[in-house]
Amino acid sequence: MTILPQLIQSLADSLSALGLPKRDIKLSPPNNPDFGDFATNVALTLTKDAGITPIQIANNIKDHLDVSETLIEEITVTPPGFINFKIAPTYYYQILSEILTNNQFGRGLSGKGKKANVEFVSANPTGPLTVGHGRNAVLGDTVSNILEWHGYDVTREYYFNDAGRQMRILGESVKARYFEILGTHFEFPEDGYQGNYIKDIAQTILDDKGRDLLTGDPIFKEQAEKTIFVDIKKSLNNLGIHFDQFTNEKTFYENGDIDRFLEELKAKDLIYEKEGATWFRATALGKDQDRVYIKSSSEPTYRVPDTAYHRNKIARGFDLIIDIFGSDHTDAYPDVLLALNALGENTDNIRVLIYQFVTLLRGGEKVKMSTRKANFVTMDDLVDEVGADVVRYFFIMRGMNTHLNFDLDLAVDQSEKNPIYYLQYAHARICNIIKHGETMGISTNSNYNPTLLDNPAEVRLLKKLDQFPSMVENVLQTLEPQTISTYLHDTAIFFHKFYAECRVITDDVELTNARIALVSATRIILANGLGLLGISSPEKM
RNA sequence: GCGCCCGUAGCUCAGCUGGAUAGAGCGCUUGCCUCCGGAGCAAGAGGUCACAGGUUCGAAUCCUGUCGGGCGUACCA
Repeated sequence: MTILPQLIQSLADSLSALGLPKRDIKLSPPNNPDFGDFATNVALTLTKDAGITPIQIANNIKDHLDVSETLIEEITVTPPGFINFKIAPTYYYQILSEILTNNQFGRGLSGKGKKANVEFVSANPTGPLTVGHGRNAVLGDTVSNILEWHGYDVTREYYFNDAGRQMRILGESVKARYFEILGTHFEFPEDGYQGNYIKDIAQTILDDKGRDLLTGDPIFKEQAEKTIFVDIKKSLNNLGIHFDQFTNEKTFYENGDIDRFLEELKAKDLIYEKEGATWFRATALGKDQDRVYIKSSSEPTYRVPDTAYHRNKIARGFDLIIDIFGSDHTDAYPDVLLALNALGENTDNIRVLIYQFVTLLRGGEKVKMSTRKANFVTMDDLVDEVGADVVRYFFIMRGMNTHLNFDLDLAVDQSEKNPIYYLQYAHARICNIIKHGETMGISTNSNYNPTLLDNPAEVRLLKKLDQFPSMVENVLQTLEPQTISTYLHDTAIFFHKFYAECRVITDDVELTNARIALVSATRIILANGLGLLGISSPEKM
């Protein structure tokens, strides 16, 4: 049982006993551990209403606190009015035992019985997965892991469109290369795809289908899409990412969903014709400008299928719908939500995660990536060079709002010093200790005396392990996975320092048993945390 | 012009639902393996948290403005 909720409840009770107004009580470990294990500022927030000094309020609250004396060792009030709690070691010993008996320690239940949908990557099959897609892919998969950890049944979904203009140009590009190989004059599309993979696809078609294909043959586009999708899936697989569902935009034209919702909007007078195009009357719903739904060329804009698609996701009964978009979508998705609301759909369960683009640098120079101009670095090349764990950690260790710079040369040069190894090394070290212990005839068991763990380095590590459940619960709310990597890094620091200071396996059997228990628990936390990030926990490196 | 995001150590970035002395990695200086893995540990140098106001008992964190950068602002997706 975690102590935090108990303490918060006690504080709330004390507040109401004193007739003080309710407050959202925040309890967090102070920077300076001398103050205690947890501190709260409630008294400071009440100073205005109460009319007495925060110190007095704090003391009043403290006097009315009803807490277990076996778990709380000491409560102090310090200026300007913090209430500090020192938790008894007994509590931490209890946590240690919980971790060892439940290797899913900290697993949440808030998503139990609920379904979530996470849509990410969703790159149209016009070329290989590039480093530019990396942040999206890793973010989406990690968020999915976090939801699953809390009990959600997650559908990882990839949405694509194989009918648009870009796909047509792709087909034209392949066709041009096919005839080029044959020596027939055929003009390469002005804005065609220039990558070598186009030539490879053309060659494959030539090998399979011979030299007699006509210019109108659909094989060019079809083969290109097929080949590229296989390639993309393979690249994702290299990162440990698997999708449960691929949804084609075409579906919503074919099943009538799009016609249906357009009719509904028309019935609400939210659709009108102007200058040969069909418009969505967004201004009637508070927006600055109306939006084109169907171009004068009679092609719908992306908003139309996107709206049908999201309505479809809502209809599929998900309790939580998450979209992972790049910052170029910032202005686009509100229109979709707006239309959904106009259709009477509840969009409260939709969360849109916007990440900022990564600036790629090579030798200090900016690299502008374009799939069309074949000016890109593929995900596969990067993974081959530095490994999937390094790639995943790089993309997840920073907040999604960060405009981060990624120097390709440095990434390769410094991959051996990547901070991920610090975490994995801690895990490997522990495995080695345990293995070493086994050869000495020592095994992890429940017969250990936790009170022997009184070295400051041991206590500090134990306290860090205790924070895992609240940390991971917080991440479920914020959906900011970098918090996990920060936490794991801290945990690894405390472990490595402990390791340097305390020898685990010694002649002292009692102490050895206790320390084996501590490192075993640390290993479980590290492995679970790394698992959430989709990163391996090697037993040796 | 307008909207969203960012500006923290030489570099890459944590910290941001306000709290007590602003952190990490890399790079730099210097120590530490007879002993569970040195991919580690210990010590040091390095800061106007872009700038200016404001709110507050308290601001890197919230508000306003300025400067600088990214992305949008399409009958592209």
